[in-house]
Amino acid sequence: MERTLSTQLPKSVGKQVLIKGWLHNLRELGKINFLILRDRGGLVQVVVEDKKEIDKLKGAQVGSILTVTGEVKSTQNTELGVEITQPEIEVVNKISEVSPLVLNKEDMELDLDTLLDERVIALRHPKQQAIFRIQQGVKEGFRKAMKTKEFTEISSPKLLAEASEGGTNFFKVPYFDGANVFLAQSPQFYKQMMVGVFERVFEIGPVFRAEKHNTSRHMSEYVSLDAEMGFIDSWEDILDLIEYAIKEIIQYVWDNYEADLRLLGATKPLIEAKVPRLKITEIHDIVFKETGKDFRAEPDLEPEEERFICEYSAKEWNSDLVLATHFPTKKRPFYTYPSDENPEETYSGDMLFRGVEIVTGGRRITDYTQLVANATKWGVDLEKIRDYLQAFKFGMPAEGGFGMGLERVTAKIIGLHNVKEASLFVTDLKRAGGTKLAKRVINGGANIRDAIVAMLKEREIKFTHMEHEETPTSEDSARVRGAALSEGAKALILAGKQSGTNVMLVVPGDKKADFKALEEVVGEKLEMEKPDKIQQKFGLQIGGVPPYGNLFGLKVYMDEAVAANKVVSFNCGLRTESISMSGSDLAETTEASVGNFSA
RNA sequence: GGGGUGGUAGCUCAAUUGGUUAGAGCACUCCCCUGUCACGGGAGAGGUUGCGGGUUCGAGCCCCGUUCACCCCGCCA
Repeated sequence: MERTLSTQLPKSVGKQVLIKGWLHNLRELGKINFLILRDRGGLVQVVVEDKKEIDKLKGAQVGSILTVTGEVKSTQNTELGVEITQPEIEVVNKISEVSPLVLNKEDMELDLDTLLDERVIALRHPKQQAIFRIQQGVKEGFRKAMKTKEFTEISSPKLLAEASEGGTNFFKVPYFDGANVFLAQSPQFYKQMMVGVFERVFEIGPVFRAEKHNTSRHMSEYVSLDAEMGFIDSWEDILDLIEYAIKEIIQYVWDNYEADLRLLGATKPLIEAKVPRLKITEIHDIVFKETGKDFRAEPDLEPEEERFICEYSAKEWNSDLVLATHFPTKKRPFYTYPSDENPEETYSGDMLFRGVEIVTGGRRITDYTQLVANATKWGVDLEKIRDYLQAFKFGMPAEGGFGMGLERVTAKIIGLHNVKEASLFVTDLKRAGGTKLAKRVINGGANIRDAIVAMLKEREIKFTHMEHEETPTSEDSARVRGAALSEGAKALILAGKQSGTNVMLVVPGDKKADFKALEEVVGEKLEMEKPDKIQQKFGLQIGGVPPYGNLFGLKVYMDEAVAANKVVSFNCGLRTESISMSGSDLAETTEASVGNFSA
């Protein structure tokens, strides 16, 4: 018999059917029992009266895979309007282990951390599924809106040779030896370039942001709904487009995902024919007038103001949407079009929805000369954005566009408290691809020494380990080891001046570190990390720092002279103990990038 | 990076002023139950109170350290 999906059962009343799915719940009343089976369409009730059949389910926990054949009977008792009777049950995959989460109650009531730790299981709960069907609807609605306006869908690259716009930080991909490759933090440049090809383009794709924010509305990876449009008459065409897109999305979701919205208790957003549009300065004024809180000196909106103006708008203008416009020039990237009336302001707008920014957009500078001048003023290396500039050099119409955060829109439509609930598998400061990041940072000199010795033994690498008097400097070490200064390996912990990221540089004892050479590789200015920070972060004292930064989370760069040495010696975490081994083994086991880093 | 709150059973939470055997609901096991739908009733199992120190006759509770989480801020979509 062919499988029938739960949703198709109302069409098969009176017939024998075969259904397949997961055991979702079992309510045993004695002589009559109700088995709830879950398939991709939803839940089906199976009425089990035969004791032989119910006994087959002994020891089968929620999640067991079942096939059931039986007769479809119409009933008032289920939402579906039908149920299966006279069943014959087969347990295809019996699951004996009890689910860590309770999936068959109305709500799970979990801590966010538990929800994300047990994500794979949690997603089986009907309400969790509903979130992601609605999210599908957001994407469908966006795509439909863009198609209606004759936009072409593109897929821009996510591994980029250079940073696409300043501001936010990029994830660097170390794979490409020496070359700077980053994960895309936005399709910005690509969608603009494609305006020179298709006039109107949009994209639904992931973006990556290496920002150290830890809030309920940020993630390191999220899905961006992007659009860019050429031949605009005015920058307000962009605001109109943003408004059109979000309204279409909301309408589409409410037209097609009503059951899911109802399950989650989502309330339809208040939407007026025209979304209120307010300049940043006007919002500051309203906030000041209404609350007495004075943010008028602030160039940007405070999250508190975003929340307030949305509440105010809902009350006063019956709109959950507010467009905040005219962000200050200095807060926006170099390609943002400055206002003709006031060059301190830009033709840009953010869509605020229920207290959170969900869209940023605006008009772009399209005049080649002006764009080059602005990029220069912002300190952007023109060579690195050559392709981008070519698109303007050879003809770009007046254009603009926007980016919208998928998870934020989903969360706000439903009323979720945290965007992470609207992401299948979260990547943020604490997890990657949903998996919690284990902090395997080894702390303290003795622990680090133990880790080094254990690792060398495990890999059967030849080394000698000696104890000696305390040697805070390379000279002291060379003297007690009775070896040349050049044999010593100095391990320095450096910090990026912008990012604060620590890296390790290993140079010979008789040479000086060449910061400039390393700065070129890592792409930012470096300084020596402060001794108290080193103590605090790694539990190490200056002079005791071993070259094994990889064991405590640091990328290691090694001067070629160290790697070439037949024998290198270093203090292995403590000032009173040294290890000697070959330079090539050291380079290999520290997973170091070797180069000319000494002078 | 800064501020706040918290960590007790698989999950969500109690536990009076520091007091003797750390409780409840859900989940789990067994028994009863013919229309449940968050089924109901009965019985049971389940704990190194995040970790390490300290104060005390006595610590889930007080102190110090540490770690993890959540919320808010900075930044942003």
